[in-house]
Amino acid sequence: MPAMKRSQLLVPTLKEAPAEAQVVSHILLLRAGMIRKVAAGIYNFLPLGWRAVRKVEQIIREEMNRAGAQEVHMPVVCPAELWQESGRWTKYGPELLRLKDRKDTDFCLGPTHEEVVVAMVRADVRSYRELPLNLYQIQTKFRDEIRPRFGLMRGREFIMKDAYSFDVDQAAAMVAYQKMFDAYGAIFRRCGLEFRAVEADTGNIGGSSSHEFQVLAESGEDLIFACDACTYAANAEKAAVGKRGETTESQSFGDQRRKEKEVVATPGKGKVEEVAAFMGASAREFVKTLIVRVDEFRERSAGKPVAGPRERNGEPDGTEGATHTMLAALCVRGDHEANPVKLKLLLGAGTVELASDEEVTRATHAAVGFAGPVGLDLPVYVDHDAAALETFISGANQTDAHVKNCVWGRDAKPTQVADLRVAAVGDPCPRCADGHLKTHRGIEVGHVFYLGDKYSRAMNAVYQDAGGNDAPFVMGCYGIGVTRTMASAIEQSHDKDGIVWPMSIAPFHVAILPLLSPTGDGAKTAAIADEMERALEARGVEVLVDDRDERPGVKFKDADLIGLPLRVSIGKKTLETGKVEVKWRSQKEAVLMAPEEAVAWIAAEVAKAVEI
RNA sequence: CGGGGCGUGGCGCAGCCUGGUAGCGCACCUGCCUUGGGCGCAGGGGGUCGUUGGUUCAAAUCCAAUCGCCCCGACCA
Repeated sequence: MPAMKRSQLLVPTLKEAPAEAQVVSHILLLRAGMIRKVAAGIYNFLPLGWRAVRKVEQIIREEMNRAGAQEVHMPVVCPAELWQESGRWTKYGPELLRLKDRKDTDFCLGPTHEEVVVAMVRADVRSYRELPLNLYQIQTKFRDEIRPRFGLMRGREFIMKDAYSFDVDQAAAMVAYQKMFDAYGAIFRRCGLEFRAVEADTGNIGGSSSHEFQVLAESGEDLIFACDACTYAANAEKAAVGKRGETTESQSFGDQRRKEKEVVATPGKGKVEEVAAFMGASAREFVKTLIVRVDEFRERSAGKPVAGPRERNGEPDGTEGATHTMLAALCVRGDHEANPVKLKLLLGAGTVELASDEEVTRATHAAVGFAGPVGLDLPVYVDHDAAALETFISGANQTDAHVKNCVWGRDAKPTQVADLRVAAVGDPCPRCADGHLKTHRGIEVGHVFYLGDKYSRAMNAVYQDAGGNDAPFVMGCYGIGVTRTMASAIEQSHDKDGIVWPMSIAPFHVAILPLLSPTGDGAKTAAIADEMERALEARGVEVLVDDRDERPGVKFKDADLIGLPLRVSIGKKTLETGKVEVKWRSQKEAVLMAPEEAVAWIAAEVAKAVEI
């Protein structure tokens, strides 16, 4: 797109933010005239906003193509038939917007396209010779979110890049996965974003088969843990805790470990802090016990992927066999927080949740708050740090009583010791020797996921292998929230005056502000602006000239709001010396240059920033 | 879906409690003025007060229903 005159472009900037907007990206997109709301979670993209979207899309396209993926386009409106085949027509919740055509046939608006792509490949791919295959599209998705919010961050209608890989076996699929993983890194780097690839909850498929790409931003909805020494990063649910060198936790107890356990009356004190204060002990001398209900518990079938988190979307889970429910105790040290998800993964269960008060009372024969591993008739799963205590205090399984001087092995037997707590800042890294975990807030902009044969099996999508046998495709799926990526760039890069776009996805590269009104001396500034516009455009730089008859203050404020990376001001000051003023949006100071010099410099800077 | 809040010119808000002919700032239009950080002066246009029903001589205001939007919780790119 050629250079543009601001007077001809629809950029309705706002001095004040509409009350509906809460987060920075939403406020600034609205104020900068880039988007407007049409309905809850549904937006118009105005010219400036749309240009930024197209920039992100183009980067994605280039990197996907470079990684060997092929662009296709699938329908927004998808037949229920396919969804019935995969089983998701009934399993997917109200998030799936369903509709009927005039003949009363069921359709849905595609929230994702596994079904459609599997049907497409199933229809025309027969042989292992045609694999591997990776198909992607950049397309509008619709998910009828319970609560759309934060503008583009969580809309109902949004633009997404989704890719699907088809391979002959898991090893080949992992190659595809790695290619996508690398491509995603390249994409977000090119978008100028600070991000982390974090391990996500994958069920029991394996450590490397699901990663979220999180843009680091204070306002992020997700909490992630990352090592300060190596590249390890994981979301809060998944973050593993490394082994500690030695245990010094209960040194203060000295020879008390020989003492017999002793029941202490703790009337009405059910919380660890309360009991600790009451007994004059510290929370870290306690073992906190949660009674949990483990549903869909099943013995793991060897080597077979068990249902991952995607099952929550009603995806086929690829497993069969009976499941059952049981109660169990989950023990962590008093100052730690239990992580039921880790127990879920450890046991390969469908869900692990807190037991009801009645269940707790039935299992412990005591009021809620007095559970403990001593004398408890349930499987006891103990976190490493809790198990490392030489002696500990815990609930006595009697109302209003705790028991102290407990020793593992003597007084209570762990069924299994494992990493079962939520990571905390400063915990040792599970991956490297000297790293420690730090927390960050993140915005999930991408997700790569190994799917296996869940869909191909459910929908009977098979190829013929070298031996002439049918086998289901082994798949992976890879998503990027395009519009969310754009919003996250703003969350990550803005100041009190407005957006600070990374060069690569900015709607234009440079703003030229002729500051004098078009009459009188203004004719000169306008002429210089036009001349620079032509010269820059010839060098592939995208220029927006603010040719409006406005006061300088208005142009400056608007330019800051819109946030183009470079700004050229031409006014009385600069006219006297025959120079123009060039300034980075991200910096305070400006530099004076002759117009031709400025053109060359800008063209070089833009080229440098865009071509990575 | 549960809890909280809000619907008054394009945007931000006041008025509502205590009914009595709808107001402010910004934006917009015209003229003059001004021209390096949302300038000044003067004039002007625009709102069936979310919708429906009720109470009343009279409803933005009181009552009921309904729709929409925002915030907090369980889901996701």
